[in-house]
Amino acid sequence: MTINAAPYKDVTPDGSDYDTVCQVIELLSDDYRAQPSLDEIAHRLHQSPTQLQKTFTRWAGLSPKAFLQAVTLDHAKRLLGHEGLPLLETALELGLSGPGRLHDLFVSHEAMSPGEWKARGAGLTIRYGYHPSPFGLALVMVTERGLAGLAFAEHGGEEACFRDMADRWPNAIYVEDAALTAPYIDRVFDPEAWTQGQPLRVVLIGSDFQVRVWESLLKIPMGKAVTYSDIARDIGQPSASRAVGAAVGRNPLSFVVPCHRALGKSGALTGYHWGLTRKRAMLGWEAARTGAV
DNA sequence: GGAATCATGTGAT
DNA sequence: ATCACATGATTCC
Repeated sequence: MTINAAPYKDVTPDGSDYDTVCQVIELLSDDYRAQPSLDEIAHRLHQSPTQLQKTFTRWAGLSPKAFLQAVTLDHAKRLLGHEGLPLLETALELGLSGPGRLHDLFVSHEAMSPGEWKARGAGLTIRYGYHPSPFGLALVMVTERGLAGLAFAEHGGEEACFRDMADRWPNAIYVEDAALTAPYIDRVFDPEAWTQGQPLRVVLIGSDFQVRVWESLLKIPMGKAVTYSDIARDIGQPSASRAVGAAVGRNPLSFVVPCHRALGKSGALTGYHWGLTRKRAMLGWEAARTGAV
């Protein structure tokens, strides 16, 4: 299990920027009532305020103050908007198996057939690799039909992360191939590359219901968010918001399928498979890139 | 404003 | 069958 440390824009080679961001978010969430000042946070992380300032600008593209603002409940509520759900109304342009302008990242997606889903990955070869990303070490999984999995590992948690993913398709054959997966990471986390050239090929491996939920998520634009019940309505099962939550939680393509843009009706970030801190970080990162701060 | 409680669909065991 | 959920609405304090 090797770790490919390919350099990446906005990320220090060892990913330490995200570590800092992570700790700040956690400090803030712990005692959000206390609203610790920037100086205080810097002190508690044994850094100088200027150092912290620098890290944020490099990682998020915005000042600590703006970043902290982007991570509050208030901001999350604003993302939801009050305009009903024109966000999700736009039908998929081409349905399954075709390219379409979904998400701000230009992706084309197809889904596994029900038979393939029941086979739990049998006959499938999945190549994988670990790469640094703006949200910590990422595990990338690729099949012949396209990108199939994107997950995040804690420090030293590569094995657990791999198990989490591999258990979803236990009958597949897994081959490590970081050279193959590296270009995917660059493409996915570089907004400059999103709309250029060929769409990113993605394959959704899940039950029919799960795939419908994930397709719905793909329609949420950058810098916006919807509630679990919005999604339920969108897929034609308005009373299934809880089932939607479960399906969102099983999304194998973190970030690409923007499950971090699903919030509770109150605007609360109800949960995230890879940790609530990461969900906050993603929303903050996106806020910086849409000017929605 | 909480805390408790209920209806609810899906997927795993 | 039964159970655990990344929900949401209602009903009590």
